[in-house]
Amino acid sequence: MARHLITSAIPYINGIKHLGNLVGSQLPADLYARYLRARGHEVLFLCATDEHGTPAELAAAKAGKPVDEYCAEMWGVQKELSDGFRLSFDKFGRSSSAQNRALTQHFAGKLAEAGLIREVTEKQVYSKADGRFLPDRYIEGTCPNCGYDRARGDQCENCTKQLDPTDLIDPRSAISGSTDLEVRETKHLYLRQSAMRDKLNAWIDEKTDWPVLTTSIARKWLNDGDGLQDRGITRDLDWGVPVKKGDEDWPGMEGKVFYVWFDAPIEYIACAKEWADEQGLSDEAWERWWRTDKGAEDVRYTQFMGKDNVPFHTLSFPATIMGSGEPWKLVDYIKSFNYLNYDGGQFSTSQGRGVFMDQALEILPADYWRWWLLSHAPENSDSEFTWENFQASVNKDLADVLGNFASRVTKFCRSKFGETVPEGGEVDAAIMAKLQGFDETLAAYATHMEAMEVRKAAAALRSLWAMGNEWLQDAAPWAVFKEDPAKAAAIVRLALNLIRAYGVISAPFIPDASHAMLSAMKTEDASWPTSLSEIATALPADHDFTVPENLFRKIADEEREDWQSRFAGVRT
RNA sequence: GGGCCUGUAGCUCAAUUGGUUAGAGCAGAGCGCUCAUAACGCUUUGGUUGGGGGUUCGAGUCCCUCCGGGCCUACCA
Repeated sequence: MARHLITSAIPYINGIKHLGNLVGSQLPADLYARYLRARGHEVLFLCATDEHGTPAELAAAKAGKPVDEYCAEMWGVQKELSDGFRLSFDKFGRSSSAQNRALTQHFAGKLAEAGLIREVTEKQVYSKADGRFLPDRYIEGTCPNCGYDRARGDQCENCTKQLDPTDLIDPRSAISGSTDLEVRETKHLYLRQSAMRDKLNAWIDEKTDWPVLTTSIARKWLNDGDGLQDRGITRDLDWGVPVKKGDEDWPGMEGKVFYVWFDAPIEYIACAKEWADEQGLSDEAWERWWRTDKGAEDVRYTQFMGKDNVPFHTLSFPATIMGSGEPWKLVDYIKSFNYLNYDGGQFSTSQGRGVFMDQALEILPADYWRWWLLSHAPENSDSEFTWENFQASVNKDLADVLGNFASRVTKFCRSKFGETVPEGGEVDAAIMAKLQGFDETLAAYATHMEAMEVRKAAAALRSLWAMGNEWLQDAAPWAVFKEDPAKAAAIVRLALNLIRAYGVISAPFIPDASHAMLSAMKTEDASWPTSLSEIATALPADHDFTVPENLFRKIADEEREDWQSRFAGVRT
């Protein structure tokens, strides 16, 4: 029994996430959370929407809604979809919550007290027509280097030259197209990350067991060029956490908000408070997860995220926590993922390319997607979704191997013994031969799950399912029955117990089908098995069961072709 | 430009960190079974590990080089 705090990178509010986003953070985090709970650990699994920033404002404007209203609606949509995918968050919060506002301001105050905030007056491009300062990316113009006429203020996409917005020829607002731009002075707060470079470096050096992807990105930022740079943590926007020093006003920073990347990770903490508040619990309830002086010393904290999020989680957020001088829990392990590509290109939210969470659930239930995505998680390199591969994996693994096992066993039993676990006989060593490696694979499965080796865990689980078929084929109760019904009964008894065991161990991957298996076996016993001998006796003779509906249906070629063409273009 | 990752069977991926004959699943071929969702099982074909060079008793693994793919490069989040 241990205590595990798990967070998934928080999805941005401006639209529905695609399957690449899902498999890069929320889904593997859910897999891990479900597994640890099933093994009896105490788990707090948190996620939220990341709501602040320019893109949210623009998306709201496009939808013709006030930004707070837009975010509230989109939170509802994302919450519904995460429920649809069976993501088992203990709390799905919002970075715009009152809790996060207070905590973000608190951290800023502490950092200021520690001398880790400096004020910088800088020049930024202001668009009079848009009535806002424009982030570099939202300024377009002609590249001075190559002449490309849609270069952005941070970089020319055509010749990849890094630019300053003032380098652009004929600059215009990418939002409105207005050329009525001017450079204005504005004051911002910078987090002095450079002052914490040594501390962060030493901390990263300790993390020898982290994925290479995680540490190499962190090291790159720490050591590249002049080393870790200070980062601006405020913006000239309306939508965000107002800049304050704790409870107090921050002279000179009126009307400004914190940068999303400052308040978003703090939401991991605030979300725990949202969780406690919602249930009427005291602060102690969430502080025991987050404050090492209040019980979080023995918590193991694991974060899940796509590789694009790594710098903020390995450097900026730890800098915030360390710099506060307060005993907040630092992350113990960061599991990062590469990208999932879609049929030869990238999934893209902005371009509407690929399959999005809502569309996926319209087509097929969550388990189908969960199984494919997790068993193909982009752990070592980018991986690719194709409809053919999806169809083949789902049909073979879920319908043929697992679903059909449950079907053939329960239906055979019903026809020969009725819908009751049959009694009599004994399964001898010869009959057990085909289950030789079962315990070993079961242990390997657990080891992979604990190590968050997602694809290896999926392969081990599939292998356990396959062993059921191999064994059953060898034991052949349909043949044995003719000569020795008692022996056939014993075989079927073990087979039915295997279904229950599959229901338990498969639950982190395919929770709905697992639930269906357990309820068909009419058992509440979800205790995690560690050996075949435990499995064999869970359901005793005379225990009733029902033949379940087919656990999975197969994807027909015509359907696949239909989806293939339907999702070939971009989402409108 | 710089940095990091990556290239293994038709496809998706392994390979105990330098150790025997590079392994699985899918797809393909053959056989078997008839409980089951035309499902299951057994056997089997298939690789100059992107190309070239080097180190080593030994290289998929380390070094160099070339070719291809991807990501990051700090104001998208």
